[in-house]
Amino acid sequence: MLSYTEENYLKSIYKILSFDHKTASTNAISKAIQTSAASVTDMLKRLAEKELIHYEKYKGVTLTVRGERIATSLIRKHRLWEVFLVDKLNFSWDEVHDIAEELEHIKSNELINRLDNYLGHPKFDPHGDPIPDENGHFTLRHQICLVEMDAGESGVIVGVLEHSTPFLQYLDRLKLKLGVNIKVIEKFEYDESIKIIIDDREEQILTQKVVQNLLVQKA
Amino acid sequence: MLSYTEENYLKSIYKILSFDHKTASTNAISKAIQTSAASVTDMLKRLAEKELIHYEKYKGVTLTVRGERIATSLIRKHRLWEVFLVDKLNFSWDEVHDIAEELEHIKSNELINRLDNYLGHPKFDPHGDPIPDENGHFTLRHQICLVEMDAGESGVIVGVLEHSTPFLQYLDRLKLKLGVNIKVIEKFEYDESIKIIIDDREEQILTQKVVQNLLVQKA
DNA sequence: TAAAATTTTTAGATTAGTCTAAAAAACAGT
DNA sequence: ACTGTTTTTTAGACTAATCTAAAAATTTTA
Repeated sequence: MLSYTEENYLKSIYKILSFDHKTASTNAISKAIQTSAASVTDMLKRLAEKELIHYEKYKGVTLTVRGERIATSLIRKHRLWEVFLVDKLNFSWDEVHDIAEELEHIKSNELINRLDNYLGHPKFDPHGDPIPDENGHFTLRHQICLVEMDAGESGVIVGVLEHSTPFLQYLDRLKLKLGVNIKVIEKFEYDESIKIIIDDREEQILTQKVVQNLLVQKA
Repeated sequence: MLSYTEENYLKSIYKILSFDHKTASTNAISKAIQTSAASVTDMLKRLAEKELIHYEKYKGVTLTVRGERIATSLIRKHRLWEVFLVDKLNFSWDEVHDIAEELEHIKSNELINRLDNYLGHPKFDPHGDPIPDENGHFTLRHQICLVEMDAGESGVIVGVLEHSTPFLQYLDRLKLKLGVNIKVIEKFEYDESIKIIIDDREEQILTQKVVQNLLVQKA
C-alpha cells in the first residue's frame, strides 16, 4: 500500500518520462512537485527500495513495470473523475483539475471500474487527453499540433497541450472547444499568428501561443 | 486546513457525543479510532489548541461550534457519497462504507453541493441515516426501534442501528430492506424474538439481535 | 582539460502522528 | 475514608516526509 505522497512522485516521474526525457532527474522532479531536491533524493531511495523505480546515484530514474502500472492507474483515475465532474456535475473544463487530483487517490478498483462503466467507457477526458484502460493502454489518435497545419487545411480540435485555467478560459472566450471544426485560412509569418474559420461560420485570428497549444485531427 | 487524521478525530468525537454521552472520554475515542490512549491525549491537545474541542485534563472533551461544523460537514459528505455509490454506481448498501470513508475527505464545497444537487437533495443515506444540510441540520423523523413495537402494530423499516457488512447482508437474506412494510404478529418473551409479516405476504421470525437493530416508522 | 557552474547527495534537524511503559489522577467498593 | 482498579497523562522513542546548509559528483565552458 502506497502513501499519497509516494503516488504523487510516481505520477510525476511518469509525466516527465513521457514528455521527452530518457530519465527523470532529481531536479526535474523537485520542480514538478515543488519540494527540495534533498527531499526528492530521500524519496527516490525509498521508491527504489520498494522496486517502483530504477535508481542509480546521480543518474536520474526510470519506472519499473510495477511503478508504471501504478502511475497509469493514477492517470486513469484522474481522467475518469474529470469526465465525471464535467459530464455529470456540470463543472467546466478549467475547474476540475485540482478536485481530480484528490479523487485520484481513492483506493478501490471496484469503484473506478464502476465509474468507468457509468460514464460509458470514455476514451478521452474533458481536455482531450487519452484515458488508459485497466491494463494501462492508451487509445492512440492521429493528431497534430495546429502549428503544423498549412493554409487551406481543415480539421477538428481534439486536445490541448496546456491545461492552465487561464488558457482554458481564454479558449472558451474564443469559442474554441473540443469538437469544433476549424479551417486554416491564412498563416502570417510575421508574428506566427494564423487566421482560421470556426465551424464554417466565424473567422478568428489566433496568436502563436494559442496555435502552439492546440491539437487537431486533420479532416 | 485540517489533516485527514484531525478530521477523523472530530468525526469520532461527534459520534460518541451524539450517541448518549455528555463528554467523549479519551478511552472511548481511542477505542473508536483504534489508537492508543496516549496518542489520543496528544491529539486532543492539538485539537484544543486549534479551538476545535473543549478539553480539560481528565474530564473528557466536547466539540466547539467550529469543531461541530466540521464534523457534520464530514458526515454530510460521507452520506452523500454513499447515496452516489448506491444510486448511481449500483453498489449494495453493505459495500459503501469504506469507500465513503475516503471520499468524505475530499475538500471542495462546490463539489459536494453539486453532488447533492445531482442526487436530488436526498435527506437520508442508503442505511436510512439522515444527511445534514449545508448548515449541519438533520431532518428529523418519527422512528422507533422495532423492540418497542407491540403485537398487532405495523410500520415501515426506515433505518438500522448496526452498519456492519454481515448484519446488512443478513438483512438482505431476510428480504428486509428500507421501505418494506412489516407487521408484528407475535412477541416471544422466552428469547425476545418476534414474528412479523413482510409486505403482507411473508412471515418471518426475527431474533432479538435483529429486532434491536431495526428502526421503524409506525403506520 | 582545468576551472566554473550546476546538479545531486549527505548530514542534521523538524513536524505530525504514532507507540510502550510508567506515573498520576479519578473512581469504586467495602 | 482507605485501598484497589481503571482511566488518563507524561516521558521518551520511532517513522514518514519535509527542510537548510554543506559536501560531492557531474556537466559546461573557456
